[in-house]
Amino acid sequence: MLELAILGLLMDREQHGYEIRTHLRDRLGLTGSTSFGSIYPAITRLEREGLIEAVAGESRLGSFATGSLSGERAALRSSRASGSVGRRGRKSYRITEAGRAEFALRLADPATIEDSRSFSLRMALFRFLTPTVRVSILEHRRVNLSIRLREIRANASAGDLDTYARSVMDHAARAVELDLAWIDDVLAQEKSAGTSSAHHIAQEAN
Amino acid sequence: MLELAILGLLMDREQHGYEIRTHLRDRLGLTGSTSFGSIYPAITRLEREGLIEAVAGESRLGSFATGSLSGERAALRSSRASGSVGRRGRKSYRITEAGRAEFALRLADPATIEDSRSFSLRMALFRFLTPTVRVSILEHRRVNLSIRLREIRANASAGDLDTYARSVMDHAARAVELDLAWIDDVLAQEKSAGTSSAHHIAQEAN
DNA sequence: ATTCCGATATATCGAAACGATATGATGGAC
DNA sequence: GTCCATCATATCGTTTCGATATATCGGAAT
Repeated sequence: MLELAILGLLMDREQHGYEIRTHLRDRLGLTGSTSFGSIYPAITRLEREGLIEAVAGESRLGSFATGSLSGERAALRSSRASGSVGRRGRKSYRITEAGRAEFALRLADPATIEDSRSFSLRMALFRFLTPTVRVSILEHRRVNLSIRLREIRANASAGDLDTYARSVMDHAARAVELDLAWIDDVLAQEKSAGTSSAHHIAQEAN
Repeated sequence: MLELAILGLLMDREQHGYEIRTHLRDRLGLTGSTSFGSIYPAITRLEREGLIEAVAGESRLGSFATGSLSGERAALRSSRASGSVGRRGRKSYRITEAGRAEFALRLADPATIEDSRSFSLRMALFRFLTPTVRVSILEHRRVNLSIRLREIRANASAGDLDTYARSVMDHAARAVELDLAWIDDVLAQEKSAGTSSAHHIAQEAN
């Protein structure tokens, strides 16, 4: 799941580990900022599989081998105003062609969209999917949530729970209801866009 | 975290692994049913630490019903050694005195109530805590959620996100708002109960 | 009646993710 | 001029996940 997220992030631009961490939280909505103990191993795996590659250059801390960095240093110093991070031992990574192919494959794979995290991730990457696949994922998720909601409600009412445990279950139900409302909202937008525009239909025909 | 949940479940009655799994979901609100690959190792750890103990008891499974616990283990050992998996019976677990003490310690420990899962778990086990600790946990959580909400809103508005990514962030914000409303609700109940009843105050005075 | 299936039940294994910790650079505050 | 927060990478032991294997039980379909 993390690998998919990282690939998705690198689809836009090359990034380094630290940057990926914040983007995971701020752009893909992965709650509670994923730890470096997950990120760096995931990057290593992806690199080993040839799905991403390290971008050569600007290594001052991480590698003690290079000597040719004076030009880079000056360039980075002057470009600080654009919001780019300073010249540290950063290693940036870029997605490869194989990585792009693999990303498309994994993103559309309906295997594990059960849990809330991986669904949210896919939703954040929806622009890389065709309208049909989007709708299919949304409807699949909708069914899952409906079932889950019924289960929670059954247990919350029938159970011999104390006040607090019941409160937790009630809140869980409300959270699922919020998710359902969200899905329905996106689904409605998706369908209105699909019928009102020939562009999407053309996109679908490839 | 799982260990705390299991201890909490066993505070009420002795249970076996499969039962724990469903209770985790239906009584403690742990979403997406925790896998056996987590539960059984956790049980083993707790048993090794002397916090829980296996109860020699009735096995539902067929001809095995009369076997003692040690007999069960011997049977399992020998059949495993001979290359096939032996009969399995139900093994119930009971919390020990040491387990009860450890449970109280871990439950009140404010170390990691950052994430949503462990907070929900603690809330479901609130009846084992004093009103003061309850309020303290709620307020701590409230602060965390407020900060998180501000971060999400900042990123959702300032970001160069596409429609879908923004939708994810907006939904994340609404989810946090729902959490906050929940906390406030419980907090209000907690406080009104604390002022209107001498019973709770007396409980606190030990 | 028998067969087949879904739920109950325990267990293990490799892989993935977490959480803590170490280390050092950089930039700004005081 | 030192001190601290943030930026940045890395590793380590532990926990959790996900898939898979095995076997029993009760009920429904054939």
